[in-house]
Amino acid sequence: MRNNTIGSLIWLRLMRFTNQSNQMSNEFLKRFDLTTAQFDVLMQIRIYQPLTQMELAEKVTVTQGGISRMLSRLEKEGYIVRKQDWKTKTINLSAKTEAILDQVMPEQLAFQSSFFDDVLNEEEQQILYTLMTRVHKHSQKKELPPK
Amino acid sequence: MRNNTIGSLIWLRLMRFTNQSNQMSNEFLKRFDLTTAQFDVLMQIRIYQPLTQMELAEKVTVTQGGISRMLSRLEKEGYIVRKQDWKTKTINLSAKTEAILDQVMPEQLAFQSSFFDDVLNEEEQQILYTLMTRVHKHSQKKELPPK
DNA sequence: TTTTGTAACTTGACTAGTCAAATGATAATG
DNA sequence: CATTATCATTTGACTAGTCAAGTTACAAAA
Repeated sequence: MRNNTIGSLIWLRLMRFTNQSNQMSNEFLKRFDLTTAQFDVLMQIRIYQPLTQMELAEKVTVTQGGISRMLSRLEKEGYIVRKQDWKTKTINLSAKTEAILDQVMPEQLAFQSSFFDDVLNEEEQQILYTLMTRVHKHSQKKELPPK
Repeated sequence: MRNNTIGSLIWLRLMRFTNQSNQMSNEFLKRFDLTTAQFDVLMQIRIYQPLTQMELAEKVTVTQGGISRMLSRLEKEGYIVRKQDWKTKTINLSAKTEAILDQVMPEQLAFQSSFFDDVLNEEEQQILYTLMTRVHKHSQKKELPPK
């Protein structure tokens, strides 16, 4: 009954870990009045602005609908500015958000890193990164099995 | 501006990968009329039944409120049975669900494994599992930094 | 036996997301 | 110029989750 493959064990570990660390990250970011999801999209906008909703959706792997809802929350709170530009909407950070991110980013990156720094040395982190990169890249070109 | 640590790069990879593979898993499970989240809790119930809602919440790392909502959906669909038993509610799978899981489980485990089998050999998977186990276990006893 | 506690579960208001149908903005054609 | 097409975004109905306040089920003390 317990015919778990090594792959399925890895899968479960990854799911539980990301779930858990996501919750902890939310708690950490509470002091800046941000959620992990919001921080994620704000960072992507900062790096790639100006960009369209489609491009952004792609970067954070959510659907069109998902990004639309997220952005209207962020706009309502004044974090971002959207303007109709030809058929598409162009997204930019508001000035206040640039300032907020300058402060939050180093803290959040340090927080994320601490999950690994505390238990893995430099070399082990490099190995983990390499393995996960291969797995992730492969998953992106994976096809659903038929039937 | 791109002062990404190796840890923050790993973090992002893990988030994107789990997010993506979760979506693919949802699509895969559609043929059985299940979601990934539902499959996860049904599997935990199968392994540990009978159990209480608190115990289950702990196993799948969601809150009391979250498990309550999930279970009432599952109960409405006839996948599980809850009965009041002293102060707590005891959860069991319905007979039909045991049968469904017998069929779904091997397929889903194979699907999960395929993410890793396709690109990592046995030894690499073992390494990945070991590293992630250390990272995960550590995160469970981690404290939020003060301030 | 009414009051008082307490542990387990539920619920209201919310974020975050999905899918698929509807709407908006612009272009191209009859 | 009105009609049709096309692509981007929005929206309705839903799953899945959070937090914190509210119930429920039982126990023990007054």
